[in-house]
Amino acid sequence: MKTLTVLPTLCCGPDVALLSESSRKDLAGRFKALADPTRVAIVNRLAATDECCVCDLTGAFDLSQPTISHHLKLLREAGLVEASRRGTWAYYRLIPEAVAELRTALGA
Amino acid sequence: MKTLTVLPTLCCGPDVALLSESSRKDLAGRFKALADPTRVAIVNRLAATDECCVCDLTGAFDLSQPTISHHLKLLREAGLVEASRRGTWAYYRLIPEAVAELRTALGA
DNA sequence: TCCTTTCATCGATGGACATCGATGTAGAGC
DNA sequence: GCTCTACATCGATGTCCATCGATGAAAGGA
Repeated sequence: MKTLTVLPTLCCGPDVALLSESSRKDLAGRFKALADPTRVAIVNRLAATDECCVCDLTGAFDLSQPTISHHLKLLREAGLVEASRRGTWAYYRLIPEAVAELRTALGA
Repeated sequence: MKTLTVLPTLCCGPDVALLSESSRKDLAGRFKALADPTRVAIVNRLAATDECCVCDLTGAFDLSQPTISHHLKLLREAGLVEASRRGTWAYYRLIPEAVAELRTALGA
């Protein structure tokens, strides 16, 4: 959905530049994708299991299936996660580069 | 407000553990503090100028003074920023350790 | 073909949030 | 004392969001 452009450094370095308005919106949007305990847990789980289907997540989080699907959509739109359908199942993976960019934005 | 406990690693390493519910809430709360373009810009500005008073921020962001004060309060409660009053002015500084913890939570 | 399973989408609802004007508070100066 | 300035807080408002039940779409099996 969104292209994974390289984000400028945010803070903590000696060479911090002021962000443009689009960069601020972009960064805030990505952080917003992680601003929910359920989505943090999903990302955490995907990082631990490398790949899993939606039914595993719905079983793990004590939330309804539409709610999990909603959170996965937000993570997809933020570019943090990607899905691949194989048959009836949808498998989700974490996109490590996107997380690394977010980490870079938090300082070198 | 919140103590800056060391957060476990979130992702991208080979040794990722599943987060507890409190850790997920804590992490999501900190990310929520950065889930707004204005707050990202404030953190960015504080990282660049090391310290500045509220009047500088109200002048820079085309928002009302109560709104800026509101965002600063949220950043304070998230432990990302701290304030010190000297006379009539309130000076805000970034807390680099808090940002570093967030970066650590995003991977090693 | 029909049924079941998996997942996404829709519509509604309750709660959270960003923003503002108005007001309160506290220091500095007259 | 009074006034001005710098911030914080309050109350209201409009919008966004997390959650759910109901429904739709697509694949597999009998």
